[in-house]
Amino acid sequence: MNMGSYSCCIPDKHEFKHVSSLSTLLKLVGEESRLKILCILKQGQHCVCEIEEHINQSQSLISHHLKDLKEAGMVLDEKKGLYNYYSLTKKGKEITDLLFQIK
Amino acid sequence: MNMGSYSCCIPDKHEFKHVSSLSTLLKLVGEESRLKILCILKQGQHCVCEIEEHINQSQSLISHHLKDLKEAGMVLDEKKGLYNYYSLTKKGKEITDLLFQIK
DNA sequence: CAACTATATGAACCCATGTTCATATAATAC
DNA sequence: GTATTATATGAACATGGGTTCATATAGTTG
Repeated sequence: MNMGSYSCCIPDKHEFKHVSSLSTLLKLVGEESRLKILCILKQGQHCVCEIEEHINQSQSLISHHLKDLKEAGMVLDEKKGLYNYYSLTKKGKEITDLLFQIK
Repeated sequence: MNMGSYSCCIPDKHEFKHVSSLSTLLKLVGEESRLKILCILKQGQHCVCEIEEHINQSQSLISHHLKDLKEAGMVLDEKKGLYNYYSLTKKGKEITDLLFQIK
């Protein structure tokens, strides 16, 4: 196929780098269990067992997901005695605010 | 564990229904090949072989992804002779505009 | 100290889905 | 008609990652 130049209006390869990291982020937040966790943390700080009750899934699973979200800089934790309280970071808030605008 | 009522500030189960459909959408657009396609279509209408050249993947794969995006109402197609031109729908534009705000 | 609770984590399992392959369809050119 | 090009699609494959299981760690209570 040869229909002349249109590369002027198509992203260059280097712009796809942003696409790659955006894809990584969207895969993280797109998973349903993690999205539910974000939805809960949007309401404020909560410990693991509170989240566990409300999305009705195992403690282990939630800990795994929280770890992933933490490593991505979306949430942070604060240990108080036995409990570990998680909340959204600034980045986490910005992104979830954007996502939940989608209708 | 019993630390009293906090359900007032946690989403009810029915609110997770939105989470479910949002998750479906984010999984769709979060996949890197599809995200690249959306990135290209943001620039305007393009046929399959144009997209194929620019993201350097097989025709078959791109057709599959375009079908998925079409079924989700993100893109529409217009056949002209041999070529099939795809573009973003209104919904597709709104969503990609939001997504590419994420930094 | 032992018993219990909350949380973390590595390994294994299993399934969804992205990708490839082969082929079909449809439009064009000759 | 045949040949070629652009696109679509079903089936098979293969890999990633969500989930579970078992266990470890750490704090609390008595």
